[in-house]
Amino acid sequence: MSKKPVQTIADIARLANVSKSTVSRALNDSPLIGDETKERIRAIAREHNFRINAPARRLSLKQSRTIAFVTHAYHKDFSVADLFGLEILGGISKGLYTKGYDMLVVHVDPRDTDWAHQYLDSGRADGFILMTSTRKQSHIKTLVEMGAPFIIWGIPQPDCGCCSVSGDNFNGGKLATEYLIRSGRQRIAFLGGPAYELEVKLRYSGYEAALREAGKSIDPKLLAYGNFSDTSGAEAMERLLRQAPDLDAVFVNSDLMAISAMDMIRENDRRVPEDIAVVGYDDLSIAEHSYPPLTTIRQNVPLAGKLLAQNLIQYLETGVVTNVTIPVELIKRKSA
Amino acid sequence: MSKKPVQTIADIARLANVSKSTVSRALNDSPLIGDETKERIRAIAREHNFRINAPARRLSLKQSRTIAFVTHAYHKDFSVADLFGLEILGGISKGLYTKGYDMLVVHVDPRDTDWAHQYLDSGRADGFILMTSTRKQSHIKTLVEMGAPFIIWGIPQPDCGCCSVSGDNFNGGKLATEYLIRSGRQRIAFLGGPAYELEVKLRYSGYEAALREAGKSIDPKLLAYGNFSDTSGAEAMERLLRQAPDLDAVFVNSDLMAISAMDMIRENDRRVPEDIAVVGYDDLSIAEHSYPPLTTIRQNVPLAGKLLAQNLIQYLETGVVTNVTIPVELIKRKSA
DNA sequence: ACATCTAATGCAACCGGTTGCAAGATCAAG
DNA sequence: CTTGATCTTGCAACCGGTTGCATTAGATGT
Repeated sequence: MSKKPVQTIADIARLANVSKSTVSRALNDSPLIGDETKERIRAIAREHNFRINAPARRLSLKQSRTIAFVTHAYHKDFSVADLFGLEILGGISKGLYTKGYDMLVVHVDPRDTDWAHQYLDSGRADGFILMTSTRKQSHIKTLVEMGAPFIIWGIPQPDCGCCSVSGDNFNGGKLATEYLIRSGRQRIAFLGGPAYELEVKLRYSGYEAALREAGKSIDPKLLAYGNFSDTSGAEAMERLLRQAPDLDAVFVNSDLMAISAMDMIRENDRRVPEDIAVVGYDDLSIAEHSYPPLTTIRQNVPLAGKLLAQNLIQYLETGVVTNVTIPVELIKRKSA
Repeated sequence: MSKKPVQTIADIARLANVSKSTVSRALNDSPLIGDETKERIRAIAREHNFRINAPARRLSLKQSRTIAFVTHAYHKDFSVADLFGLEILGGISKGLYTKGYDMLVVHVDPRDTDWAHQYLDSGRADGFILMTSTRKQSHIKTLVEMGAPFIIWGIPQPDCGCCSVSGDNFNGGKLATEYLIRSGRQRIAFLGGPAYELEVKLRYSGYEAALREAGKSIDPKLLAYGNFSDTSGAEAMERLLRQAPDLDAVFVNSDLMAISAMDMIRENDRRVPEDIAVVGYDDLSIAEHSYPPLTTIRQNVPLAGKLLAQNLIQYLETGVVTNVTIPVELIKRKSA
């Protein structure tokens, strides 16, 4: 009922008959402070539910304990293409929260070259998390050059010396293909993202490995590439259907492309999965709502988010560079 | 090539042969400073691309110029149910950015009663943006009581005295229904969200008005309600199909429920749109990827986000409470 | 020429924390 | 009973901005 004049550590110091420094140390669990004093101070703080002033703390510590999640959707708005990035936000935010970090989300103009300074120099963020769509090679180069702390989702250039978390693309490709083989499919096509991307290459290797292990050969007619967009998925599917009319299954590199591919398959009067089985990639939330519900490769998105957060913080605090790969699993639904 | 010892306004002051205060004022465009001095100082700052220190500024100003986007997905992860909230993020972030505000995204435990103090008292955020899923009545009450500045997406309680931005639910319902009537449908069902929600009531009013204007009467057999989840959409659709086997169209209160409803319709051996036309609501990015692509009511999401941002800031700075309604449009695709 | 006013600038305190260093207290050893 | 080591605590400076008030200089009025 009374006012709460207990907003600063000085207030608490007064109440506890000690100095500001002692309070600060007690709250930060410094070994310099005696145990009973420490507990007494903490009790008082708790009682008046004192919240430390973040800006002040950040000012003296010279770190913001905030990391920025970077997206490029500054001109276009968020679209389904960013869905994966959006879905990972949950895990990231949770991971940061448990480490006591705040999460900023920032939209940067892809042509802007020094957005990073904007946040770093002003002390608004300590580091960045970049998703695939943001990960233009030039950007990464700039960031490394300026010594900005960041972590990426996906496979980094071999020598880039930066942190990363990525899915197990090889096994993803292998799992999908093996499943199709096991379910009796004979002519399995590969519908990839851009052929030059490492992720895509690895998924292809998995596809190839599964086929080889099953004693099957690779038919170039069964290969097509898109750019992860829905329309490119439909186009690539159309090409496949022309090149190899006898195909009876297709492993598609993203859910979005897979859904468009299924539409295209139907337009060509083939049924999914009876005539052609389809396996997607990512297990976006739309996958279970597609028609038919999509069998797909799930990346453990919550885990990915958590690791992105944790490993970036680890890097900030200790300088340790980590590159981790997270496991992948096959989610069976109706499309294959 | 040389070091940049120009990180603080003191550095600039030295370079310009003036005092800190002058620099501060010049950068803030204070009328106290002479024009040439002001320009000279700014030139120097620009030249050394000086970035003001945010924590320091926030400390002395006692405001963070940061707003928190609140979500409840702290335990569960983001799911398709939050899609709308995610899609609106883009607009919000853009709106905040142009006003010079940062956007924090925070996940709060729905049972936590004083998460707001956590951010307000510590100076980490100046206000909050709440989406539908977060807008439990009890929460809002707590927030008003503690005098926390916030804005909600959706329709507020009449007397709540808080800012809001919402879609034009009445016209949404009317537009959808009118379109179905115009395209010759005779028995148009209404599949709503929870009947007690204001949004749902308004959409129903729109549905009713369109019907009445067309000289048609309301048949209670054509009404069913769900809770916005996909399964509830399927269930409600099943009920409708039983109650009114002759229905030939349905206006569904959300895209997610609409997609499940379409599945249910097919399971009952009816075709969409030939036998039953379906109109959804929201125009989530998944709507155009559904089968068949969903005809739906689009809320102007980017605009909504922008207004959420702007109006909250306006409230923070001037105390003006705004409640705005944004227009809505019908997006024609294949399902109706 | 002198008092007065105004516009431009500087001084110094303050925002709320952290931390190096000095100082007081306690205690065992010499 | 000193002396030095060990623990606790306080003082005061500092982090990098903002702002009330004093100060200075130039312009205006009589």
